[in-house]
Amino acid sequence: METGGTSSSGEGFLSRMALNDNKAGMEGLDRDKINKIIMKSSKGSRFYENEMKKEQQVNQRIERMMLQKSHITEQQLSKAQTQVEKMTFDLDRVRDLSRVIVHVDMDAFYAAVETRDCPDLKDKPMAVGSMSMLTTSNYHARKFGVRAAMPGFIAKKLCPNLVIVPTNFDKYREVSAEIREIFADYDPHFLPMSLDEAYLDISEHLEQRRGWPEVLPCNTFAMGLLLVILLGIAPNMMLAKVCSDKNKPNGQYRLPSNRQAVMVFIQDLPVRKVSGIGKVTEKMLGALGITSCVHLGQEMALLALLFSETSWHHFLDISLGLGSTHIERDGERKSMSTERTFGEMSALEEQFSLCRQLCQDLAQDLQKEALKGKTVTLKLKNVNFEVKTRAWTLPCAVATTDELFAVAKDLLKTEIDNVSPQPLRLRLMGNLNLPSLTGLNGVYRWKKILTITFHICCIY
DNA sequence: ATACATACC
DNA sequence: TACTGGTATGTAT
Repeated sequence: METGGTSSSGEGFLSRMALNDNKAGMEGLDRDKINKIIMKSSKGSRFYENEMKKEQQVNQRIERMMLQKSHITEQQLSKAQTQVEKMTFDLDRVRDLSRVIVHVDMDAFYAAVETRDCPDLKDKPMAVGSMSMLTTSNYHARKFGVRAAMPGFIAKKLCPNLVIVPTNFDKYREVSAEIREIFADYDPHFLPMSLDEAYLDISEHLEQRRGWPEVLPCNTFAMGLLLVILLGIAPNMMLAKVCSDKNKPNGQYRLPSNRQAVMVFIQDLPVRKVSGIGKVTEKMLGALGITSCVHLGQEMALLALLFSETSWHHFLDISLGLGSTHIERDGERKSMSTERTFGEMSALEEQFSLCRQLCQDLAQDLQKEALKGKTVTLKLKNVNFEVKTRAWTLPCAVATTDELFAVAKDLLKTEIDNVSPQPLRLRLMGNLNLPSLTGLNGVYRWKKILTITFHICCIY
């Protein structure tokens, strides 16, 4: 069932372009056939060329790492080993198995909501998004290799009958608010990660019902049409997240709160399944022969010598099945940004006017939360998909359109001057402001629109 | 602090 | 024809 990612061997195509079948609903697909279509649609494009460049950079990074590895002595390794063992011992000693953390994930959320509103879609391959980009796909579509973060025009080649529905964020927000009310019944301090995902700590909830059969929201929420909720239940957030993905497309999975069960669960878990390990880290670890979490534990001394402290500590936690045991809503936000993609833009007036518009949009967003920021970052992406960021930090925090534009236009001007007399051939501009100062969290107030009923069932 | 990369949804 | 947008954080300088 596991592929451990997309780079099973040295095929002649880019691992970063190939189908990412890491997510559920993509098992047993004809990956070769799908990848051929993806490659055919992409090859030669500017996007593809840029991806190729990025992949070369990753390869170089791996080469540097392997060179570094070749210089490691037995002595260094055994010293690191001692350090790792001590740390492992300490971590294990304070392991907290007392909490019951739930990761909730609404399966193919946007697609499910759209299907509720248009039941005809139920039996058709469909995706939400546009010809440029898809955000979700239903299970029929996944069978063709169609998935989130894939451009619609490629998805159409994989599945000519694919129905693409435009996104309706307001609608998803409404449904999300409904679901969140239920989450709050189980944990008033639940942590929303996005419209369709959240972490809950149900330890208290269970404690209050001691002696009762253990109950949790089951996987089926009836809302005009079925909305499937996936639950992962485990002693910490990292494991809960992995668990919620375990029984897709319909189910819940509970990992018991004992060390033995956790360690068995971790053994064969591909590193890519862990949140925070993406395709680059997967590839780097793969170069060291590490594909599953056991390997991670076995090679920890080596990892301690090759990676930064934060990285290998993270790896160590993963290899021991450790994760955060108390969920906390994020404090104040750390940044706010806005960016836009468009057809090639080379005219100066247009570029400056867009820059001003972005500053205005950002100023508006900042105002909504009564925030100001000190660092203004200009982000540019040219028609070859190359990204540049240029930042300037001010002595005082700013928030208005004019204040932002005063900085952003200089940053933009500098970049234009740098390439002149050639024009900047842009496809994206963005404007990022890193706030400090005043933070006010908005209060959610949503009307109840749907009736939600849900099953109660035992989780054992 | 700045630039760029990675990751998540 | 067509490959997102918002936020956080890691890596490197």
